[in-house]
Amino acid sequence: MATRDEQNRDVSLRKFSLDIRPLDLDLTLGCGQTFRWRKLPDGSWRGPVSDQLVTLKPNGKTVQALVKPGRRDADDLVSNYLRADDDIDRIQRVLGRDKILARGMRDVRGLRIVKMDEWECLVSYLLATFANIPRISGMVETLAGKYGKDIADGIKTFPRRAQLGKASERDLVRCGLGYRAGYLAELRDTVDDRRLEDLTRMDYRELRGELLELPGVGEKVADCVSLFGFGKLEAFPIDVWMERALSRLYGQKGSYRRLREFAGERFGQYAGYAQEYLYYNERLRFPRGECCFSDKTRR
DNA sequence: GCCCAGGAGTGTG
DNA sequence: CACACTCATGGG
Repeated sequence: MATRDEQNRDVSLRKFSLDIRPLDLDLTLGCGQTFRWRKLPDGSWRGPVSDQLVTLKPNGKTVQALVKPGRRDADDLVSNYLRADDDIDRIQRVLGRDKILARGMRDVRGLRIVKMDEWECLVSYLLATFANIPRISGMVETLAGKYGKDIADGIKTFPRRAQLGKASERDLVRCGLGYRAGYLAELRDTVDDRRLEDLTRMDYRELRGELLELPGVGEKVADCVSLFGFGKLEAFPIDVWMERALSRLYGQKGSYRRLREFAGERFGQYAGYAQEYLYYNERLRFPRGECCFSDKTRR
């Protein structure tokens, strides 16, 4: 029987150091922006990046990465995923002009926005509607388990559009997707790879408009996909937690449009980072309820 | 059992 | 524009 840290002992794995600073794996991979990473008992994190299973382990001020050998660009793959080029000092300097934000920001300098695969991000946040994070995680894993390709140690890739093509809507309902199954089936039949490719060349404003045309994609999902899938740092997704944070800290209430315009003016080009800081802080205030970030190892 | 969730779609005032 | 209602379900 394979133990779950078997990969860590496998001498055939390639090991390299990632010098991305600041970087806090617990904050970045456990804060709810991405759904497939798991924290292992030894404190490292394991998850799939594209078709590559990656294990990341804090090592002093850097991070040690373990991957299967053979893929020479794994370093770039992971660096891109963790947005190594984001200048956190600059981002926090700009956002820190907001004194309300500045207060809690310093404690989470290692929280980085991730750059997910566009398709995986789009589907994940389509499923995320009206569900909590553990459940989103469960739906994504069920989909991967049924329709993804095996990578290693029972971990599967996130299924591409063509792989989901084998599933009927009824099959998708059986994955526990509920009413989301219909949206996913429709999305799968609407968005092909060329369309996704086109979207990568658009600016945020145009991209957002195009995403809103997709079935099951409203303003919140469009902003999450813009931010975490297409790397548009000016996007500012607003869910129930963000409504609470904006109300509590800034006295701002109202429609999505109104709140988004407030955030755009207040936080500008790095609104996405501001959103993650506020989101993290707001959820931290309510430790009861769903799993809380880093210290829970599921499954 | 009860409550809530990284909402969207549709209809109405 | 703004609301109100419905949608289906698992995890806390």
